[in-house]
Amino acid sequence: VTERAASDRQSDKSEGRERSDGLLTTGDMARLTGNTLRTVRFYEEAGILRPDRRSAGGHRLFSQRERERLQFISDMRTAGLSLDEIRVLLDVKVKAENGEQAAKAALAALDRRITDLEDRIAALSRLKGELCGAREVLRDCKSCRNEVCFPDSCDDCDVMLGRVDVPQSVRVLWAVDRRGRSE
Amino acid sequence: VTERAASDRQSDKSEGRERSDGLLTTGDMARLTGNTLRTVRFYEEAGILRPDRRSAGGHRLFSQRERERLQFISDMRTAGLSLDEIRVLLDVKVKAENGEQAAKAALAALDRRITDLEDRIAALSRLKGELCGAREVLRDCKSCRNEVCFPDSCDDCDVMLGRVDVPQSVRVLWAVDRRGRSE
DNA sequence: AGCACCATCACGCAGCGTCATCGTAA
DNA sequence: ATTACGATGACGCTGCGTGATGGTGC
Repeated sequence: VTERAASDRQSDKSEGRERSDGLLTTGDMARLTGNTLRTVRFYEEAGILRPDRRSAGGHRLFSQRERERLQFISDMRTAGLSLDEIRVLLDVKVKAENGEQAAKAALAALDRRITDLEDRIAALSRLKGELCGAREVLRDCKSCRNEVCFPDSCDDCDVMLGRVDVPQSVRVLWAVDRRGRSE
Repeated sequence: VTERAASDRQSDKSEGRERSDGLLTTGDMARLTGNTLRTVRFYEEAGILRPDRRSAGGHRLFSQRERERLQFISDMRTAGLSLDEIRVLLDVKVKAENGEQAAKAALAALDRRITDLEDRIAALSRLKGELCGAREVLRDCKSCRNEVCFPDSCDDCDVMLGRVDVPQSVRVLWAVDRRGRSE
């Protein structure tokens, strides 16, 4: 009976011995790229990863090249691409007739991804700004001594009223709670 | 019979007339925050949004405050938070005993979110760097005239060999395709 | 009475997480 | 023979998309 079932998680527990033939097991792939076994297998099923061969007992064996491919996939995932979009990128060279075509297509795809990234970075930066603003305001709240008015009268507190620009996030976080009645 | 079923998408088609009582319909909420009807309803079902009341016919009616709340939720979603994490943020003030506690808890939560955002921004920036590097290399490939060696010998091309640091992404995108044999 | 709007099921999908059970590797 | 590791289902989850069908608002 399996008591606690290992849970497939792959932490970076230093160096496990290397194979003589230079091939990588599913676990190696997972560890080296920060994924789980499940993810590696899922990517194979999805058709964007493929083991070089299988061992006699059916264990997957990957080439180093496939490891780089997995790393690329992971990077693109964290960049927010779907597996479909990644597939397109990976197929650019295969589907192109000649070198110029391939390079053109790849450049176009890359450009789209880059401006896309820029947009997302900008969005996140704006958000960070908002949250930092919120932090500023709440710092003053921490030293607020008007204990009497706490939950319900914060809106009328001098800490808020003194501000010219109370960020939306503070307005929401610090809103008076009129919910939960009438139930 | 419904021919093309409107598909729930809510585009910003300028100003729809405002209600006399200042309340907002589900559609208003969606339009004003860039979400879909489905999303608004889903958020209510998830318990993080709540209509002020319902109309006689069962239509949801939201307050302006609830609109700000939805905006906050959307922002946090684009920041990458799960609905659960957002719920925690929104409950900080409600669950706190007094003002100092609430402010402390909110500040801690905000700090976590901010460093989190910084990490993600950094990760995306690194990725952008990689992709820009890849673009550089492929720009040279576009003007490569060694048509003869195209798909299989790019690795040995002078464009690649001349580089000191070929980005990983290029290595992957431009890898020779040894897959698709032996099937 | 008409037309845009809204509500409520209900099913589907990506991208995995999470057991459970059993076979392999060395 | 032990111990860690891998394979293969199968079901679950989040955060919605996408109809279908029928009621509402004005």
